[in-house]
Formats: sequence, C-alpha cells, structure tokens
Amino acid sequence: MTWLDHAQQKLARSGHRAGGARGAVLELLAEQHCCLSAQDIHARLLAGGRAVGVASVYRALDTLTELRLLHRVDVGGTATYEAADPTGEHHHHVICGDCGQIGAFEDADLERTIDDIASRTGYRVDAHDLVLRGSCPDCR
Amino acid sequence: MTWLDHAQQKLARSGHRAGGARGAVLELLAEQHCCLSAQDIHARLLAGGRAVGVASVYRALDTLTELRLLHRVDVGGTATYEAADPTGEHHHHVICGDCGQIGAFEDADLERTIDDIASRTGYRVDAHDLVLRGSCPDCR
DNA sequence: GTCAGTGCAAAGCTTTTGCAGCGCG
DNA sequence: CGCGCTGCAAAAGCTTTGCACTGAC
Repeated sequence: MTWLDHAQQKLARSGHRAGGARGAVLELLAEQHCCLSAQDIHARLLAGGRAVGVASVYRALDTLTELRLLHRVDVGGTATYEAADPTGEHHHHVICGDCGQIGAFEDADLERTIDDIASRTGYRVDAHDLVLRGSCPDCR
Repeated sequence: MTWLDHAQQKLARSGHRAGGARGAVLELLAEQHCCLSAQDIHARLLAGGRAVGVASVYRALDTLTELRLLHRVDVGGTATYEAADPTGEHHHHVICGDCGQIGAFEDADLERTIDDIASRTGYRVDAHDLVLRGSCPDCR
C-alpha cells in the first residue's frame, strides 16, 4: 500500500471529504523525496496546471500534519513539509547555508539516544527534529 | 569574564561601534536563561524604558549571530535567540505544544553521536539544533 | 440537502529595507 | 568629521481568516 492510499484512507476515516486541492497537495508530496515549503507546493501545483489557492495549500498541510500524515520541518524561518512514514521510520536534515541544498540522513543510534533523553525530560515527547547546518560538498 | 564583556570585545575587534540599541539587546540577552524572539526582546526593552526600534533589534540580532555570539533557534515558525557560550558548550530545547513553555537539556552522549553523524554527511557541519516537541508536565 | 472543501481577497505577523539624522571613535 | 548605528515608516514575505460558492457524500 502506498503512502498516498494510506493518507486518503486515514482522511476518509477521520470524516474528511475528498477535495481537489488537498488531493493535489497529497499527490505532489507523495512523489517528493524531500521536504517542500507551502510556497513551493503552491508554485509547483500552479506550474502543473492545478489552479489551487494558497489558502487551500496551507489548510491541507495543517489538516495532514494534525493527522500525522506529514512531518513539519522548520528550516531557517520557513516551515516545510514531507510525507511521514506510517511505520514511524524517519530521517533528519542537513542544510547548506550557502546554496540552500538540503540533504537527509538517518541513524538508529541517534534515535536511541534521543528517545533516551526524551524520557528524562519530564515532558511527554511525541516528535523531534534535528537539523545540521553547514556547507555542502559543492559550496565548500 | 562575563559573556557581556566577551561580546563587547568581539564587536569592537570586528570594527563595530558601541551603540545604544545593540547594547540594550546585549544586556537583555546576557541576563536571560532561555531563548527570546525578536519581538519578545523588543517588547521587553520598551517595557524597560529603552525606546529602541524594532529594526535595530533585528539588525543587532543579525550582527551578533553572524559573529557567533548568539545562537539562533527556530521554534515553530519564529526565530529565537540566546547567548552562545564562547567555549562551545550548548544545550537543546524541548517545547510544549500546548502552552509554549520551553525547557532545556544537554547530553554529552548526544553531542558525540551528532558529531559522528556530521562527519559522515560530506558537509562541513558547523552547527546543529535538536528540538523535542510534546507536552510539558503541567499540560500533560 | 448538508456541510466540508475551495478560491479569492483582505488582514495579521514577522522580518527587511530605505532614509535622514545622530554620535562613537 | 566619516561612517556605523539608530528610529521611523514603508515594504516585503509568509501565514491565517472571512466569506460566498461549489461539490462530495
């Protein structure tokens, strides 16, 4: 089952109706390998011939994030979003401060360490984000 | 030597002059135990009787961040800033999604793990941020 | 038929920029 | 006495909200 199917099912089960704009956002995010900002998403949809409004993009992202179908990643003042793996598997990002290129990485050891810390904070921690900043191989 | 002295020295050595607004921002940040947003800083300075302009606050934060005297921390769409320890010692944040309360923690094991990962990315990584999200003890 | 979803436009926030005057060094 | 710093105001993003209309169920 694809992420797209999974997302549509979860939406339906939560009492949401299938609308054009949100569907377009879902389809676009389903085929991305990395995170996109709301503006990016809107621009790409327009470029692809889908006349969606910016507001609908933001509303869709909000809904999907609330249902935990998307991960919100804050990079440099702008929120970006990417499909959330239903199994909980996830990765983190390394951002080039010069060209803006974003890379991804994952590390089981890191996840363990973070979970460990989370359990010691006193908070009920249900999400975490690690961002590395620096210069990518091209810019360095 | 206090952080405030250190910062003022570094500014002077970088060819900056001592101005009222930036001085006020420095003094305020020197006595904080946690990160503040630009708006927070501006509001507190006004409340304290310092008639600084918002623009000066943003410009001061920019300059100080560039000199690595401050750490910029992105929490939920707004940038916040806190004094950076000149020895490189630093901590990370755990944010309550309900009340906005921000806690801090540090962990040597975590830092080692992150450094380890950073060296494998191909990037020259010179900063990193980890943010945990959840509910604080009070809200839970 | 009902009500969630949508597009548009307007408003709200945070942050940046332009500019003239002030004052540190 | 030059030029960096500052405040004000205007502008430039990003994001949210109000509203009437459409269309899914």
